[in-house]
Amino acid sequence: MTRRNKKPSSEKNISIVDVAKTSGVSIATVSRVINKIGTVKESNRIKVNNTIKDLKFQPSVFAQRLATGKSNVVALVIPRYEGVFYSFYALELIRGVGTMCEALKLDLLLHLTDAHGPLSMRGVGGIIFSDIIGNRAQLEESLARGIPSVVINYYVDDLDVSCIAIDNAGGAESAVNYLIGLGHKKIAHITGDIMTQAAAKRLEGYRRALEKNNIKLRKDYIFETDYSRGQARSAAEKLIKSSDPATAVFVASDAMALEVMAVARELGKNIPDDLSIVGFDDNPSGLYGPVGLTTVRQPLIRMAEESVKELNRLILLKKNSLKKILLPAELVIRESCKPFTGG
Amino acid sequence: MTRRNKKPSSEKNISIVDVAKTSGVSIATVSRVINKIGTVKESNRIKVNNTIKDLKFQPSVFAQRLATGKSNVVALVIPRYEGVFYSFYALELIRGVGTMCEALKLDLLLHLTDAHGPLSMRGVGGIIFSDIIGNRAQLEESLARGIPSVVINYYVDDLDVSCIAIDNAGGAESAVNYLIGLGHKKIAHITGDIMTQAAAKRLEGYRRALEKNNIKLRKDYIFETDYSRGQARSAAEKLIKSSDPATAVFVASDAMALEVMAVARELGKNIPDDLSIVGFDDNPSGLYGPVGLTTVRQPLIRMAEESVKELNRLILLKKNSLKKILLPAELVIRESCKPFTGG
DNA sequence: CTGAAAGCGCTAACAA
DNA sequence: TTGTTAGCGCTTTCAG
Repeated sequence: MTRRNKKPSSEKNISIVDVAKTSGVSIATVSRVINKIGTVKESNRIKVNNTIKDLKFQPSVFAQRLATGKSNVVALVIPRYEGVFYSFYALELIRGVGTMCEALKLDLLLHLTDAHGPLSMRGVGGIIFSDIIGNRAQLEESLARGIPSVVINYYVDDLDVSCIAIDNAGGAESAVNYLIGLGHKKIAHITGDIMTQAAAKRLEGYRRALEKNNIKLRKDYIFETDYSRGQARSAAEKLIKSSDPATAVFVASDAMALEVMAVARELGKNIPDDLSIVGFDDNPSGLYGPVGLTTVRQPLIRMAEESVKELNRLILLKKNSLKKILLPAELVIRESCKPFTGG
Repeated sequence: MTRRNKKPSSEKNISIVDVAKTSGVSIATVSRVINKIGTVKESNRIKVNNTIKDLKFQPSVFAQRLATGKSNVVALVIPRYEGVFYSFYALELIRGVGTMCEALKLDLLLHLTDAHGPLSMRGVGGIIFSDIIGNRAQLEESLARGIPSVVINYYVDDLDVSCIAIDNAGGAESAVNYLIGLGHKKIAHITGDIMTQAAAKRLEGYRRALEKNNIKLRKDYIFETDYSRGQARSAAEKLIKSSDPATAVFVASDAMALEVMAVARELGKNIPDDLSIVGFDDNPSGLYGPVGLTTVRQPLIRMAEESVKELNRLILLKKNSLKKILLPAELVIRESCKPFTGG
């Protein structure tokens, strides 16, 4: 029955009680002021706000969350895979999500996962999954637990979950169509990591464009990579040194496309005269260099921001208003392609 | 005096009480099991662990933190400035910190800040500040609040705070010394964003090396940039087109160094015959391309990981054992430099 | 080795 | 408008 020893008052953290006492009101009133609940007399509000400032009081988030049962922590789950993580895409994503979280006063928890083991989602108000690679189980668990979740950059057909992705297939198709419109028939494709939906869909779009235009798909024109510059380089070398080289190539990322350009130049080829190149991303890097890179622009930042907004909505509304959004990707024409004039 | 309505038991969250009941022990015992406190009878431990699994019980972090007063949340503060954020460095940092946090079971809170307004540090157990640019006030506040903090990539002389940084000046100096050793006298420097300590120190190292070797500093050989490829490009153009061009250049980042290489090639120059180049970072991108980039390797991942460990130590020990660490940066010689043989 | 119970700091009924 | 008070779910004495 004995009381726990009270801490020496010297290092006691100031709590709502202290604020209440020195303001001469009840803790309830202080709480109301903190939560900006209107029903507080002006004079009291001011008084409380002042002592809050004086005492440098900051309410304990943990107590708040315990009491309300609400958490405003948003987790962002990103696969740790090198090819995926070290990309323009990942940075844009982090930046977009991070910025929107700051704006909405949400705390951003970052989870770099290798998809092994269950994700710790204790105390998390909502989760943004980016790029479901092998961690579908984690997604399903989060759903089963009833944690508001949204998937980004991966269109989920078969699960009741909000997702927001880019129309990768459509973007790829328009890129290849553009090349075809320019008269190219020998069009190669350097893919990204086919484990990612984005890369798979871009390949699909490439295929579709060829098919619709009755151009036969050539297996030797498709080069699979993991999005890395190294693999882009070897693909480019094969492509260019081929005995029957393609006259145009659609590359699954700008970073790789730039590498292809570099290789071409090293091998004495001229861009776009000898080889037309289209990338994907609209990475600002593509603007530099002597030849602006024609590419497919994907609204990454917008996607990231929308995902936070959507998640926030899910958290607040607590209802099952799932949305599946596909954002369009748009061809940006610069100087890296030329009409095919050859025989 | 009336009781608050209890939630309908249907959607009640399982708590430690439920586990205690179905296990037939007290909540104290359950708590002991959760916290791996040895004094629990084996049979009870097993029983509890089983019901935890059965019920899929996960203790509420908020309740835990409220009760213990401890938080295992670590915040990483990164400036939102474009040049800094979109860099090899930032990604490595996030990855290193993120990985170590996962390993130490710390929650990583990401703060992308523009240094305006006070940082929300409510409920945070410790803070890692990366690159103090304009947000010194935030650092000082965190220190004043007694929140364990460590600064990364910025050596703080004048504050009682742990920091861990790279010996940028030393790295730069050895890079330039190498160039001098190769016989170069006309050595240019393309700086990074001089607002960052790293860039300033690299410039300092460049200066020091020249001085020590009695080479006069030429202002027209120093090109200031914001780390962007765009500015690297224009610097490179000026550099190469100069009427009295340098024969070697030390560039403050690999990304920019690669851009310089590209420009040189476009302008018909040969690397390393016409221009020797040293970068900084040891960015894997430097390995591709026909000429491997000689560069200064900085142990970014290690720095990031160490910072988390140090912070964790500060949090646990709660004592003022601050450390200031300067990690060495090491020259990595590849093919982008050549002895100067000219007149 | 175990259980009872006092907090941790806050929110939200409810009563006034 | 305001104050009182019962929890939120857990940790941690203290007394068995």
